[in-house]
Amino acid sequence: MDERKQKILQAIINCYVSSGEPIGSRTISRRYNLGISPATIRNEMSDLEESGYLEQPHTSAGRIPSHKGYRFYVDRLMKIKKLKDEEIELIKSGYRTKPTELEYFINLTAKMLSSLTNYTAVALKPIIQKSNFKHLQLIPLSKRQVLMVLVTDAGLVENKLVELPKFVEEEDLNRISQFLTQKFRGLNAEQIQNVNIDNLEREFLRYKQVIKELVDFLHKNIKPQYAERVYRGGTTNILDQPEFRDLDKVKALLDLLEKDEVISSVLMENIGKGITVSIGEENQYEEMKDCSVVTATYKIGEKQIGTIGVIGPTRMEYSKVIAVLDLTARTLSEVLTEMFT
Amino acid sequence: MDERKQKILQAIINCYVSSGEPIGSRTISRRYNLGISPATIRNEMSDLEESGYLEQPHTSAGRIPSHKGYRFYVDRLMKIKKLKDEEIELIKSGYRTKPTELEYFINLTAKMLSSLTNYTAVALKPIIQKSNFKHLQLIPLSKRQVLMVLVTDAGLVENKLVELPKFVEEEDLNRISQFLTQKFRGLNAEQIQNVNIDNLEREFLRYKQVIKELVDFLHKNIKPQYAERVYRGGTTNILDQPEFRDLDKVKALLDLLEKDEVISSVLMENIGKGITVSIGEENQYEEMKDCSVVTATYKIGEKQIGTIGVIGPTRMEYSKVIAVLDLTARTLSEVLTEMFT
DNA sequence: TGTTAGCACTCATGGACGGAGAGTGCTAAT
DNA sequence: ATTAGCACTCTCCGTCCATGAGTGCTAACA
Repeated sequence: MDERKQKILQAIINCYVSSGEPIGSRTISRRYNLGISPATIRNEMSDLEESGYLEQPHTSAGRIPSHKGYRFYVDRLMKIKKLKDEEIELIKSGYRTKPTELEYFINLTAKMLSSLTNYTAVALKPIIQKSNFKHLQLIPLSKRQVLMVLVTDAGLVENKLVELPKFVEEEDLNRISQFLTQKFRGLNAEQIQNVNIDNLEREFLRYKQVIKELVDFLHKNIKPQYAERVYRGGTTNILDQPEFRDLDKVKALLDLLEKDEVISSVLMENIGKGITVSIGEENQYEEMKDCSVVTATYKIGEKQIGTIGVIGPTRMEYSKVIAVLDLTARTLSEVLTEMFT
Repeated sequence: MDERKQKILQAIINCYVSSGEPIGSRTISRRYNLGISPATIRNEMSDLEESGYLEQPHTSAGRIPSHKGYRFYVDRLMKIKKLKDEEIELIKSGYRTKPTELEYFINLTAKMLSSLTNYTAVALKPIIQKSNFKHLQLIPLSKRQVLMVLVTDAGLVENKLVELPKFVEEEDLNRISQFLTQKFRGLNAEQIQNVNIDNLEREFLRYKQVIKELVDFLHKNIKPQYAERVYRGGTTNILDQPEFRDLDKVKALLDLLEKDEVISSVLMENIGKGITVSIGEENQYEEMKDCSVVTATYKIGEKQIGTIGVIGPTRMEYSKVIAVLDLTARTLSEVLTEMFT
């Protein structure tokens, strides 16, 4: 593709992204000073359509970018947008409060992303499987029910209800908690699978059954699983997009986005990959074939531990979204790292 | 209002709830065997409109119930629907799994309610302020950051990050945890405010600062506050309602429902009141003036500790929604009570 | 006096029609 | 290779009209 075609493609994408209407040759020649007439542009556009970068909704309409066109744009043409000072300040200042809960920041991130981009934003909380075991505490609830509180070095907390095979005194629960904490400290999800507790010290022998149950429980419940808590922002922003005027289409999409497993799997897929962009049909879900998803990974220390993302129409302001996501992920990483190390 | 008028009002509401179209006199006379002609019904309908129970969208259309009409129906005419065996079984069987987290059940409740009613459902997790302090555990995260895990007798867990005025050894954190657990055990949110720790035993004297900080923190953070975690189901069901065909209207509503504070306050308002019904303008939010909200409270033991609800158009199947909510709240109460006592 | 049949009137709905406008592709001239 | 000119296409939008559901009123009826 020669340079002139690229310029025209870029012009069309720029116009289309902001207007949402098919773009005609005259519009381009008027709005961009390319030094060529509408007729020439028409010929070039015809070529671009031929090679699949543009599409025509109907004969006498202008052209719109195809998925292939967007892909080319994202990979080759796009310059990452410089954010405005206000926008940068908005992100930074959002993270300046000292929260009492990790979730607060993740939730905040989703809200900020959506309000900065006007698209739907999603965020995953740090993934427990990617961090190391730090502390375990058993707390009695009823006769045989205990609450198992797990803490990892990234400050993640997980609460699980466990039913014990027999009643255990609170004092002994504490001792067992300390014992298990020692046993598991510093291990990651994989290493936990290999812990066994065959030779117990004397004092724990009478709780062999209970401890076995607890270790089994840990083995079962710390496996990688796609059901992380999902936080959302601006779910309804999609309703502002003219291409989603169709109620049935929008309903199908919103239904999909409501499912935690779906968001979770879309984001998990891209963890640790830096910034990713999936355009239209590249997404695995049929209902999202008119959407693009941009994701970024955040870290605690050196661990890539969570993912955030923006979901919008394929006609998305890619350069801005990428800039916002990049800065947000970096800032979030800094803040969390500061907090937990 | 005489009996015949009531019968006609009931008939109109029945028809309108299922069709969503204004109801004419002929429809009523055809579909219900009231032994009177359309003309008579017309006169009665005219009276009902006069007294504010019915409305007419335009001159040559049928009538639809007004908010006052629905209110009369809910208070006086409605018979609570008997649920089908399958529906009862569905609710019961949903709660038969043993979850490892309390949240699982609350989330499940929202999903079940929405799929049984085809409206939007919301659920609040048990409110920490309504239950009694049971256990406190401090877990070190970084030099001065500690994680405070709070557990109440209803099995609720809350995790808070606290910054300590100075570094404390893990062993001492444990001792402080035990100390505070003893101090606060059994107290409710209000009583916690009155705890003071002026005369410390000798061994804790050197942590006076730290303990003071922690107690202060508890005082500040266990206050009643409207920011409970909200769980949702079927958010998009509202899009199936013909009266919400209007994108702007639906967007305003969905935006409102996306806000946790809003749902939280709507539900908290009705905690402990059994089944409540708010119709149209009775709701405090402008955007919800075409919606009705039905809520129910669930308990753990004897404590009314959380609320669930269904949000739909004013043209709602009140009798079914109330039946479903009632059974769901009762079943959820049983299950949670069983679990935590 | 309450009920009903008959009838003229009202109003939303939806399809047909047609002009305006935007954009294209082709051809011929530059 | 580029461009001006032009005929052609197709959507969009407003207007018009027929249809039909439903009403209110009047007069007759039990």
